[in-house]
Amino acid sequence: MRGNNNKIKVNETAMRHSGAHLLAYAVQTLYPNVKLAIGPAIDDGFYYDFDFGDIKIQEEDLLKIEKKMLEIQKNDYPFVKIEMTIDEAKKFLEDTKQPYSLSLLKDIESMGSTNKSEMSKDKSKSGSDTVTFYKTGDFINLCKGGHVKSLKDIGPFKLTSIAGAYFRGDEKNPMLTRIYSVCFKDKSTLLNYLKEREENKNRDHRVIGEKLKIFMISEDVGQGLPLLLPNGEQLKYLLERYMRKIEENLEYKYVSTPILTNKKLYERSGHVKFYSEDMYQIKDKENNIFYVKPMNCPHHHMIFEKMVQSYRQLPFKLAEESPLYRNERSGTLTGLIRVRGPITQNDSHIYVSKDQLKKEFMDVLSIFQSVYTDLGIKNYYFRLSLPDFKKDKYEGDKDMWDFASSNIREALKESHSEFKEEIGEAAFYGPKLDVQIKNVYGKEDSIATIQIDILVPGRMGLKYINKYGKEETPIVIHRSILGSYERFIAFMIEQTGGNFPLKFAPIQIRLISVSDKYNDNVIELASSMRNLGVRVDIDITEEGIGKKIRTASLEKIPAKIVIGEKEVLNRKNTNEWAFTINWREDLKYSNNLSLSELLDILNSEKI
RNA sequence: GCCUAGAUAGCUCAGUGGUAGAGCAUUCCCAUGGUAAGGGAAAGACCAGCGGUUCAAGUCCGCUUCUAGGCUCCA
Repeated sequence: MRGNNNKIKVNETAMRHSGAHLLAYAVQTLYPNVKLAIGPAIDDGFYYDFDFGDIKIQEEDLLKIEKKMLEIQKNDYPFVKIEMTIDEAKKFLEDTKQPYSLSLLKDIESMGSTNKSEMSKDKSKSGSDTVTFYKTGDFINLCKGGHVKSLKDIGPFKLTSIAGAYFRGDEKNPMLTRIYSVCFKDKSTLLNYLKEREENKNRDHRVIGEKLKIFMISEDVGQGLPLLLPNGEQLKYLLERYMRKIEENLEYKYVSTPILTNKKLYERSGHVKFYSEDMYQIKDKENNIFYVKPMNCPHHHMIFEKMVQSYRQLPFKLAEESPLYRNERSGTLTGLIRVRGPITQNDSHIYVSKDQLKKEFMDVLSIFQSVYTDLGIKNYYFRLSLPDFKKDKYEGDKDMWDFASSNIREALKESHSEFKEEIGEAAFYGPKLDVQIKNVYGKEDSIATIQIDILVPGRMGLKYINKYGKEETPIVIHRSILGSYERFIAFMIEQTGGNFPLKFAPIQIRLISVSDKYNDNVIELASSMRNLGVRVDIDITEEGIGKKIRTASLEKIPAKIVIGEKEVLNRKNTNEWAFTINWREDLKYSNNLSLSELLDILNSEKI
């Protein structure tokens, strides 16, 4: 079975990569002076990077290019391999004026590949003497290969967008024009994919966040600085309470530290060196420099220093909910997911001795698993992020790095967690485990993280006395189960489409009066329910009931209760409220309940 | 930050150089009702900001701010 799937995947990759050739062919036909860069297959299609020189390509040009592609495809040219020596290739690319291909050719000549990871894998690998080109009709392109037989084997495609992209992803290189396309085996798959993509827009946390009045962004307040509205703040408060209860049961100690910090602290921790670009700086009247804190760790280290003297106090677990601010590049800011602040992290630092590392790491893993199960979060995976020692970002003792990395790897294996290893993604102070999730558009984000810090505690001179009476430096586990509360709200919105579980719904019940005769009953009932800890609001406007139900449904309120003559009479007779409850479609509770039965349900869902 | 698009009423959007529009929301009036939009009226917009072209600019041009997608995928 599996082998079969792989085969399909390989075929799709070949088909999509061939599609990229077809795109380049069409573009070169329409714009003869275009310079070609690269054109790989991607998850749902392909792209190609071009340098159009002074010509500006716009969205409407895509239709024209697409038309040309279909026209060329009709000729059904085969993909023909042409082998050249490096010198022949050089001459050909110089003659046809293709500087980007020439630059790639140089890498092939010296390292045998253009692929960065392949190049770094084996430094001893020598360059190659020959290269391959592929010819389709009269389009010839430097290419490693991996194509379908001929143009007709390329499935239905649709050019989707134009974007800027640096040559080989490097800001120092020129900005090229990237044309994206989706491409699938058959038309129905393509149409379904496009339809799904369109529907996903309705799950976008920014769309629902606006509709459900969860957050807003004000131009005057500034970019990347979202404001939580009452519903958003309620959600955040509930999540905080939920996590804090779990953590306090596990003996995490909550602390509170200032948002401003003297430069001295970050010099001691090394953050000035690695992060000064990413921190907001403030100068006071006396010319002292302060930073707005982008992370809590150094503050917590100060608390450790004050409070811990002995190994008997380990593991020592500090936790904090504190707003952080980071100086992000403006182009990367998105709704609640990527912001400048506030980033209220569900943050904790666990100080351990070497022999405690694995167990504590596993304990954190099990919190992840239980919390995510409880919150209904699926489709996540663990990424073990390891250092790439060729980059100068990584400092410290290589043995310690290996010790930490192998401890995490063993912990993951022992807890039967599936994970993927990634070189070069580690923090500057140690290896880490990231929890990756895909957003509604299929783009991957880190939702949470566990990081091992083998560097900063030593650099800051943190010490405890071990059982032999000697000084020892603790290892720190930085961990965040929910990431930041604001970002987590965004994930929660996208996962639930705004249908929050009863437990977390900002408003759980809406009471609706049939007419203003019953407004007083509604007000009285609401107030007694609030006293019992139910989050309830009322609709006593002079609208029809149909309208009020519709409004509450659009606001995705879990339960709607209409109060009129029937309810009031029943209460007079039996001395208890009983109602017909209109539950949100995803909630499967009984529709006819007495007040006490309803309260039982709500109590079982209490945080 | 860089590339490509955008920005019109609180919200969603129409308006290709000639008197600023619609629906929803809001306010008021009528209707006092039983489970997804009852009826009517009014009010609401320096068309993101600044500058330019033109007899005339929401519309064309430039800059600024903000928003969206992209800047990892390797011949």
